Amino acid sequence: MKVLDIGDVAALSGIKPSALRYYEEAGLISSISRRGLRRQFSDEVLLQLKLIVMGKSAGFSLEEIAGMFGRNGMPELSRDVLHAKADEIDRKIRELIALRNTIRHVADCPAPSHLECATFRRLLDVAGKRGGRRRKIAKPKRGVSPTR
Amino acid sequence: MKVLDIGDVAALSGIKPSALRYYEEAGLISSISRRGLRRQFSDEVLLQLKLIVMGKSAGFSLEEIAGMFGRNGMPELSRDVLHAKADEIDRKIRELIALRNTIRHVADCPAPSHLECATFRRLLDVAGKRGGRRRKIAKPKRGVSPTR
DNA sequence: GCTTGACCTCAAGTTAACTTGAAGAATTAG
DNA sequence: CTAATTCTTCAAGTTAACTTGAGGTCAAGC
Repeated sequence: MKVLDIGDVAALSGIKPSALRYYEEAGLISSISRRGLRRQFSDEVLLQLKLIVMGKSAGFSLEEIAGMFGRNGMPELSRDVLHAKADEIDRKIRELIALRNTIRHVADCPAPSHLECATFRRLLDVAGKRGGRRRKIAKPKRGVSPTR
Repeated sequence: MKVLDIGDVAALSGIKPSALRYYEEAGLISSISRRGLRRQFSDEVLLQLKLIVMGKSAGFSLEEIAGMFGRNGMPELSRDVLHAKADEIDRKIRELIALRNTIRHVADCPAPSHLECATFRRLLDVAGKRGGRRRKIAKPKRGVSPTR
């Protein structure tokens, strides 16, 4: 378990020191100690940062990300909450797939007005199951109804 | 092709009038005309808004979204650019899958420190193909050598 | 021992994406 | 016709996620 200065972490992760301090302040990562004033990070932080970067790119806020993985690496959250988060990500994945399909369709379909193209509309509908109706008797997810 | 007041669009899309005006200002949507001062929207805008919402939830900025679909519905972009966008989304999907798998793993793995768990590390590596490099013989080029 | 450079804190500035509020215009309801 | 709604513009405010800058600390190299 190597010990890293903030500059090392920045170099290895591609994230600026100012952002790293901000993440620490926000409770997403933590330095293991100080040498003088300087934060000392464990190299484990690099894995955590990878997760953070992924989450951000996926459109999650820092607060949401902090909710998935606690400050010290992994969560104090219950199995249920984590699986709910995973379900939320699954929903996002389905949306992204629809978006990608739509874009590919638009790229290749020669029709003049896509908004009237049947294929196009169907593509959009795929992701349109926002209301939670899952057209199967899904396992009754009790309790946590995340996001709104 | 129905004509809608901004309030109707807001009610049907769940997006506030202020945000709709902002989107118009940003070139993401456009009203078809005015009646007096009031914007008149075609109901096609609802489809466009669906795409916008999807894109946002996927972590794209309004500018990026505007780059995918032009103001009037669909793009003035070339096939190539659109497929490049689709590829970008594919990358995001792969990241999200890795993130979801990681979270599910964390939820179920009883190990004390996930950061040292082999399964965990492997999960993270799956999404590690950032550079657009297509899985050739991984040359150990300088730069971000993740995990140590 | 002194300077250098990487770090520190704290306050203020920045950008995106909106929202809110004031003040006014036009449509609709009675 | 009057009043109430629903819209309009424009300016300013808000939040998240950082960055920047000023002024200070501290261990290391010369």
